[in-house]
Amino acid sequence: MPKAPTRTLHEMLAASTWGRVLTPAEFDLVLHETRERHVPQNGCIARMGHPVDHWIGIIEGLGKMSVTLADGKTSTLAGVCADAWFGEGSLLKREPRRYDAVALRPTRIALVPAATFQRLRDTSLPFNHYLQTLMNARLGLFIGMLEGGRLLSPDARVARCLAQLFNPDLYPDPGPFVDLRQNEIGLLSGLSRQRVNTALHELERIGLIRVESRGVTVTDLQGLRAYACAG
DNA sequence: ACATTAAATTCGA
DNA sequence: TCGAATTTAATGT
Repeated sequence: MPKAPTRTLHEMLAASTWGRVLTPAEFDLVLHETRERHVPQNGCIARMGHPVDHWIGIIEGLGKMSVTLADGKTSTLAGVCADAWFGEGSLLKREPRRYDAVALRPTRIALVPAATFQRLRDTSLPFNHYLQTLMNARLGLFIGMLEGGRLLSPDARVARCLAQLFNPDLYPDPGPFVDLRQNEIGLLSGLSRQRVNTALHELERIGLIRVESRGVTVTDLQGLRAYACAG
């Protein structure tokens, strides 16, 4: 049963922002040291409290970062879609992982060993520049979340969730089409699927996006960002 | 929660 | 390998 051509680990690394800045020798070494793993839907990509021994990238699929409180309630911190990398914070601090990462659909992940990550930091200046950019972008993301906080309207939270996906430092060269189901947007923004549906149509009505089957196309990114802040 | 529609899968030729 | 039939998933209300 031959199925659609799936993206190889090699292709994913070669297209990544940081893979492109390595020398060929560095790249080959990293490629051989990096493992690939498949995670089923709702499977665990990484668990809070466990030792961090990889830097993780999404080859294809979708994940989310979330925290679970003692009483069992969870809060989603951020979505992680294809081409996104995460875990560098805990890796740098050599501390247990501070959040869960869960696959929202069947997902393939790339695992860069901590030792490889460390060697890149020790030997590659371009890699360090990339890391600074990445971490700065993440900081900006979380500051933005604090600004908006829980005060935003559901419509604005959906707008923010979509706009976040267009940060070129976190997600390299995205097209305007967002490959997320309405229920997945709900999982990322903490809203019901029904409410997301309503919000998407409101955003479409004011001309920021087009609602399509299996996703949305962003037609006015600036407007979407503005809406996400104004609420 | 339910009805409608679109997509994916199965199966027979 | 094709397409009709069936099942599954996404959407809109």
